[in-house]
Amino acid sequence: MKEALNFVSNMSKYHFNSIEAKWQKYWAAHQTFQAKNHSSNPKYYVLDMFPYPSGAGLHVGHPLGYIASDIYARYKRHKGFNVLHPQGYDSFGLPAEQYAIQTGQHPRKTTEENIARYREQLDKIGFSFDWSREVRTSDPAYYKWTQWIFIQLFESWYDKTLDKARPIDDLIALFAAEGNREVQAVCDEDVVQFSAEQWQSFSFEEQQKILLQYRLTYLAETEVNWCPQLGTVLANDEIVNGVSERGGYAVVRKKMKQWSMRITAYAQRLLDGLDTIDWPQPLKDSQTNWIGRSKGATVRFKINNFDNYVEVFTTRPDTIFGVSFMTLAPEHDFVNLITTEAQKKAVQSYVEASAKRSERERMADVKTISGVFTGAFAEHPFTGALIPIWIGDYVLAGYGTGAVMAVPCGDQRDYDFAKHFNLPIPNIFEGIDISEEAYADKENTIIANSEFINGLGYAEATQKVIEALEAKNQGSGKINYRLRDAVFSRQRYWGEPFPVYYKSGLPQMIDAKHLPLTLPEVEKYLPTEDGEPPLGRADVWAWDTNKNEVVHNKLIDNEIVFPLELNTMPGWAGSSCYMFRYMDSKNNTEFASKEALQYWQKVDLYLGGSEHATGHLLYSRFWTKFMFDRGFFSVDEPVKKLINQGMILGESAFVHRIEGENTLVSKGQIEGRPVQPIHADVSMVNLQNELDIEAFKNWRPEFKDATFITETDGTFKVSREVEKMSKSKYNVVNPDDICEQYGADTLRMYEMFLGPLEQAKPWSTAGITGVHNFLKKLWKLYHSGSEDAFFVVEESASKDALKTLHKTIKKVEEDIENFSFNTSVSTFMIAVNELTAQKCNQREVLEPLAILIAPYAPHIAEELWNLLGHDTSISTVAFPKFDAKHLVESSKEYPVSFNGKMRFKLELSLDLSVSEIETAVMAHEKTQEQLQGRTPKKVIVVPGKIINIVG
RNA sequence: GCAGAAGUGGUGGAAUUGGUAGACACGCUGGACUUAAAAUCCAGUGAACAGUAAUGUUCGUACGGGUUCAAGUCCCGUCUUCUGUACCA
Repeated sequence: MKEALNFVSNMSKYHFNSIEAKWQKYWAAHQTFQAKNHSSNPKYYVLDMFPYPSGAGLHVGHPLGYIASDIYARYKRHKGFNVLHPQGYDSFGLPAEQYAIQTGQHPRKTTEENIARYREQLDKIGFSFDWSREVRTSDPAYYKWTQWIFIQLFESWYDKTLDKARPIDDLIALFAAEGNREVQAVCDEDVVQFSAEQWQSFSFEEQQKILLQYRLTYLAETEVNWCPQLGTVLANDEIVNGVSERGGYAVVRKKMKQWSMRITAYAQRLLDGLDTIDWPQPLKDSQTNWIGRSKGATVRFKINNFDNYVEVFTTRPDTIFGVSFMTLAPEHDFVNLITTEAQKKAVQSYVEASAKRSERERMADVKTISGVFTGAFAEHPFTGALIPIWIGDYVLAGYGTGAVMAVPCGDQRDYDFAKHFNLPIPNIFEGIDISEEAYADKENTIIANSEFINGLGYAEATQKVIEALEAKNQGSGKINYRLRDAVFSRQRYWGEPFPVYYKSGLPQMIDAKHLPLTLPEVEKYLPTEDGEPPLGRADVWAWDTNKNEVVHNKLIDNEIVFPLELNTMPGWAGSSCYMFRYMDSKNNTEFASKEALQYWQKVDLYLGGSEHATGHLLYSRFWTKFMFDRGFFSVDEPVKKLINQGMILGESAFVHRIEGENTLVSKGQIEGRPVQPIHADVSMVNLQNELDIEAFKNWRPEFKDATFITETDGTFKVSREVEKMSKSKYNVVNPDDICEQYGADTLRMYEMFLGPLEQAKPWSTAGITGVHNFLKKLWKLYHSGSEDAFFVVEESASKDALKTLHKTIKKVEEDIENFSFNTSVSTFMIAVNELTAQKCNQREVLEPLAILIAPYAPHIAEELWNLLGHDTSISTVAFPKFDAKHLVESSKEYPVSFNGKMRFKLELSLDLSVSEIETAVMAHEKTQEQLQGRTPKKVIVVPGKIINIVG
């Protein structure tokens, strides 16, 4: 009998599980969130950085950004926008390949399984994604277009005069008409000059070789970051602290023939574009630093007794008379040439020693000063003085020219080097003491002991020196960038194949109409025995130019069959333009239709982590600018506004083991014993930090027979520490479990409630009941307490209820527009508490309230909307309109503080103009007293707070 | 070293553009309901002092100064933490 009663009373309880399943099914069946490429409504494009589907599945940290963007997308729909909110998968990548190497399973299979799992988890959270536009970078129908973009880059060059990329045919026409002397293009540094006649006389192969030096993607022998453990090269942004970002393996420098992207052509535009986009300042700063623009000059120093010149880059041409020696990087081309017989031995051993040092050692040890004199001298361009040429590993081969003119009085590194080797430190600064350290401030300097620039400041001196150098043909003003061309080849299997075959060793593009060039099947995913990439294992991997298809390797003797490229593209290839592909993702004849690109323009709001600052987000801007130049896109930036959501961290739990014993001791009983902390799975620890000992014993067999020293009350306490959420730290919390226990709406609101979106914060379930209780209270508000049934009446609402509603509308709208989702959760809580206290049950208030809450807690909102008698989704209903009159009508006394401690109350209504309020304030007896006859300059009225007097 | 962000109760965090600091939530304390527990509901909760009480007074936003009728908020200096970056000539 009792059970039956419970069942009845449960009927109207907030049954989140069935409600959520019901509406998720409804949205999928009705394709509620499918975006149309045509609409009379304004468009809005909200995008999340698409995930890499890892085998570990989603943890509660992943959805944070998705929830925020989903709230915004849903809000924008309520506001009448045609919203594009797609999702997809960045499904090429190293983990799937490494798993394949270990298990022999095809990466496609594991990737598909992982995607299925991700999808299942994402669906449970109730996102309003338009899945009809889903993309997967590893899908041939998608990477066909990644290959297509590659071909476009190959078929383009960068015209410095027009400052844009142009078709390579234009360049060929220019060469045929006038040779390359007048052509202003971004190209390799070692291009040879030729006339139109010479161009015509070159063989096809010679012409192709030259063109390769101009193409925006090109094949070159480059010094790359080779990671032997991973068997592949890495881009600069994939290396962290001298080791690989993934795995933390050593990285060495190695020369290899590699595809590169001429991103340096876009360095200046990538900098300038930052001013036009609404991105977080720290992110812009890191792109600015990464591009590393510095203004200065190149100076050519003649080498004494040689016909060669050493070229250096300096940001301080004004200090040229302070040069007392030069330093070359140990890898510099001239080292062997200029070293004298007497110094040969010392130089050779130094070069060898520094080549052996890994990048990491070199970085770890910045303090030690080392170097060797080459025995050679350079001539000062103005004084003709002989300057000793040294080599030293503080000079980097990869930056500038790999050589510096050392000015010890003006640069601390040069200063330290000079001190260490007892080299002269001439002072060229008026009235500056350089006996202790170099003087690097260029703003407040007057140059001395410097012939024709004596008495000048930095700017003038620099200009004069550059002019003088140009007159002597020994230098010129130059802007140098730290940004390097991006290496685009990876020796991996699980990536996009290049649409490239080789004819006489020269790369040829496969005609775009024959794409995609799909990945071949291989037996193993490791590099071949003779060091070729995994694709070298494929039997069927050559291109037949007659049949235009992939054929068997053995046919290669035939002159119409050519070997295909064995490298694959890096991870960022597929993610650089994916945001544009969503606009028309099923299009099989073009990347996306002109109409779709024109309609959606660019991403209005992009959410993702800040770790992509110098990778994905930079490459994406680069490719977008390129596509814009070539007329494929109508915008030259991919993303208007970007928000970096903070990471959700895990609260790891540690049990303590007494060193050398299989004894585990509770936190409070350690008492100075030597202990070792061991990660325990957080699922075995409760909110009081008490460990479930039995579960722990079963979890780790080695602790099955361990001794447990508990607290005096018999509990076993663990210690907690905040760390990144990761499987290996056993601190992962699965969103499925939260959905199961509290519901997706609770998860969504709680993740927002945790704190500001951009901030990193530890996950803790401690406060989740507060949010869950709120949803229960919300549910109750629409149900009568006594009969436990849906209960909303048509009578008009009280003034107080309307005031609560409109206060809430205003606040929530402001919060969403400012991305302060955490505070609007509080706003809802206040509203529901107030309406409950007011016993509000009128449709006039409860219907708009459901709409307000729908972006945050869509499932319960849909259910309430349905109970209110509507048979369509709440998702497109107009957002309630704020009406100030409801606040005005119930205006009361508001406190005013003035003149220190004095406080009094003043009755005001909101629709008064500033001057009316001024009058009211002046008329108020006490105010006049306090103002002492002065007129207030400004009286500010803000809803809720009301008054602000500036006297 | 450089650049950026931030320091507010026991905890997460509010505080609009300088105007009642600590919203909201967790936790805690007490109470109601219950045989009991859970759930739910109600009340209290920055600190100190005074008062039977309502209440009042003082202090209080990392630290030290400053501007202002008024400072968590603005300015100067110090300390701490976090994030990024690092021999970039």
